[in-house]
This record gives sequence, C-alpha cells and structure tokens, in this order.
Amino acid sequence: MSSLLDFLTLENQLCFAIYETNSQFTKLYSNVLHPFGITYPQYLVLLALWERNGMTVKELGERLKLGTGTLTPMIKRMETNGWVRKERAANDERKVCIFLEAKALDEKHAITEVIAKEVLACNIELAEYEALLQQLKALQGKLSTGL
Amino acid sequence: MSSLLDFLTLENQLCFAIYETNSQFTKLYSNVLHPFGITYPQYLVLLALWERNGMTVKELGERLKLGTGTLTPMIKRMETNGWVRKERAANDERKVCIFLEAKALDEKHAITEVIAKEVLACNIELAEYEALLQQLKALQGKLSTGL
DNA sequence: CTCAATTAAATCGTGTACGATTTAATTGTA
DNA sequence: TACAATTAAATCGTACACGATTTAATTGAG
Repeated sequence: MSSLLDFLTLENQLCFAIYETNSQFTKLYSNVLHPFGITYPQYLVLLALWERNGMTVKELGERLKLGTGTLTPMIKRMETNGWVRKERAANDERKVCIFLEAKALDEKHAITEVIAKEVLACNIELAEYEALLQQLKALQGKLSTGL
Repeated sequence: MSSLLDFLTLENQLCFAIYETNSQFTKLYSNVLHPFGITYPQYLVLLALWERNGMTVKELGERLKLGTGTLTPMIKRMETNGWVRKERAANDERKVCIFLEAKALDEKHAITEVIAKEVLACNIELAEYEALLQQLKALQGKLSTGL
C-alpha cells in the first residue's frame, strides 16, 4: 500500500484480512471438530471451561466477549449434547454456573490433539505465530478505544 | 508463550485472537455504519462493488469467500434498501449481475470518510498496519493448505 | 423494613454464515 | 439433435452474534 488513496480497496483493508482469516479458521476448525459433534464457537467455550470450570454465564461472556443472546442458546445446545451442565449458584439464585460434564473432560486430549495436528500441518513458524499474536493484541488495544 | 504446553490456553490461541479482533472490527464498523442503514458485511459487499461494479453473485462470492446461502438473502436486503439492483445476464440466463444503485455511488464518499476517520482515531501506525496485513496474508496462504 | 435501582439470565427479532439440496439454464458429447 | 453432466442461484435447516427488552433475584438508600 503506497498511500491513503489505496485505502478503500478491499485488498488493503485490515478489517477484511481479519474477516477472511477468521472465516478460514472457522472452516478449518469446523472440519476437525465435526466428528466430535461440536462447533468452533463451542470449542472456544470448552477451552475457556477447561481453563476454569464452573464459570457463570456472565464470566464466560466476559472471557469470550459474547452476550447472553449468544451464550444462552449455545450452552443449551452443549447441555443437550452432554458437554456441560448448568447449576444455579446457592448464594445468588440469579447466577448460573456452567460445569463441564465427564464427556468434555474425557475428550479434552483427543480434541486438542487433532487441533494441534491440524495447526502443525499448516507449518506456521513459532516466531511467526507469536509475532502475530502480539500484534493482534496491540491492535485490539487500539481498537477498543473506539468502542 | 514459552512452550507447546501452553498451546491450549485461550490467551495463546491465534484463532481466538483473530476471532476477538474480528468481533471488535464488526462492532466498531457497525456503530459507524448504522446511521447509513448498512451492516458491516453489507459494507464489504459495497467495497467489492465500488471496485468492480456488475459482478455476478458467483464472482462476488469468490471475492468475499461467501456462498449463495449467505449472499442471496443479503443482496435481497440490500436491494430492498436501495443499495443495489439485480440483472440477469443476457448471454447466460443463469447468471445474476449485481449493480450499484445511485444511492451506493452517492454515499461512497460519506461512508469511506467516516470509516477512515474512525480507523485513524485508533492511532494505528501505517507500518504496523502494513506489517499486520502482510503477516495475515502469509497466514492465509498456510491455512488454505488445510482446507 | 421497604421499595426503587441494580444485576444476571433468558427471550426476541434481525442478520449473517455454512453445508446440502433443489431448480433452472447451458454445455458437451454421442 | 437429444440428453446427461455441469454450472449458477435460490432455498432450506441449523448455528452463531448482537442489540433491546423482559423476568427474576439481590442490593441499597431512606
């Protein structure tokens, strides 16, 4: 990109590059996760819960930056499929805590293994991976000022 | 990230960083575009058509990596709102070409201006912007091998 | 103690997004 | 020229994603 005149071409839009890459990750991960019967967003929920089991819907929403309009029906599907269980907090009946079911704990290794294998197959250098991660976090910080 | 042992934490997932950043862009752009009565994906369609007017649904889908299941209803909404017009190709009645309506041409400057202003307000360095764009394209190439 | 403000989920309506199927037009080959 | 294969859109069913509203439980000021 040589000047701001090129700003409006699709090819030079950072937002579009992110949009496209996100689609690619979604498709790649969906393929791998399909045999397990989970979707890519559901896998992100599992990742969050594997790290900290028993989070409330609100905490999960803060972690994944998702609202209840997305999470409530998604958790219901994961509940139906035996991945998680809902439990009302005893001290505050408004809160609903989400706990992993045995299935989610048992499948953890198998799932992370196929995901890791798939990512490794893409031959992404560790340095490249980390650099991108750092830059994305820097970008996230800057974008958040506009919200 | 020090080793592959950290691979499964949400914080170190490149896919999640991309997922989050995409959400941020979506929200930021949606706020700005809302007064014009278009959504962020619809803005991407306009960007593509401003570059090359009269593309078929298939071409638009290839450009934006979207299928007809997404595009057909979206174009219908944009048609209803007066942004585009559909026209069957004379030489091949299967093809449907999408043309910008006057509204889309008239609003082009106003829309790109507010978007540019919003992005500039985030204080993203040009070098940072270009580096990220390059790295994302490199990543896209590697991810595409897995699809 | 009480009742208005706050908080946590659930619900609702709209708009993507995708895989699979269907419909209709065109093409290639016998 | 037939007519089966191919191609382009549309359609369908499921699953996010979000803003706005609603419901129910808790908190807090008077």
